[in-house]
Amino acid sequence: MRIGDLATRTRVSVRALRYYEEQGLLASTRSDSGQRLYGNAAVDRVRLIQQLYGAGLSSKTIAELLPCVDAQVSTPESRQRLAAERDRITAQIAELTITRDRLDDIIAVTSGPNPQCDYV
Amino acid sequence: MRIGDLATRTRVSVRALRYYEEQGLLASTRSDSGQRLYGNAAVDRVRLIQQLYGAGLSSKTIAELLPCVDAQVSTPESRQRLAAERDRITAQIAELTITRDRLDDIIAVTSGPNPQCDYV
DNA sequence: CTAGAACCTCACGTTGACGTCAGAGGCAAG
DNA sequence: CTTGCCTCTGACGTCAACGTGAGGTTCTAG
Repeated sequence: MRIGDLATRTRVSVRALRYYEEQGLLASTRSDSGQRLYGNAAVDRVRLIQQLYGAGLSSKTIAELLPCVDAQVSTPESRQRLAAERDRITAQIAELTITRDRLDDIIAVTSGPNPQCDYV
Repeated sequence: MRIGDLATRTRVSVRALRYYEEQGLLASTRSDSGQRLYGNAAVDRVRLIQQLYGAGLSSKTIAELLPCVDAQVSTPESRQRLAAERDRITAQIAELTITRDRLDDIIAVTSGPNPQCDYV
């Protein structure tokens, strides 16, 4: 498929896809005229990339980790990187949970003691 | 206390504190010579700001929500905003959990089938 | 009283993940 | 064969949350 199709399927902009290639995250073959061509696997690949971006990883970090996924092998270093990122995400989840609870508190407090609830 | 003290206590840079003031997130009184002065409450305030930044809120959003915290009151609109942000954070936690699990899978797969575990 | 830290206000620089525009070529339909 | 959409490669623009430096004032320790 061509880049526009991949963009549609993944809901990621054409520009972003070219950017991913530029960063070494997403490979493509080229047609005779130079247009990018992708296989079906590219859809999942893009989704994985998006997911990792969403978790706060940088292009550089993702570029370092994707080869492990492709080769299904990790060196001790990359395994450590992977584990470090996982731990970072775990910590991030914990922080977010605290923040959400605090937001809940704020909502509760600012909603004021509701008279309809004070029926004692 | 002065801005340097607040920076030390919160581990936030002096520049960032001035930026928060610029964005209307953090108030200060001024000494005769124009230096910023803060009360002890500023420490918690800065921590709350940091926490909200960490959860992905923008200065603008935080600026809209902090008055609710101060006044302990929320309008229907701001209550909706607060709830929307909370839900966004909840969704973010869910996404991060998925990503972390996926990372765990990757770690497991790339670590290869460990012979010591295949003792059946 | 003086050195040196801490503070002030501009105001430009940085970084990442793209957006956007320009100018030019490619491809399917009628 | 031309109309119109898709794609290409640069290359500059954007936005947020600060970093950083200039040039000048203020506070504090000795």
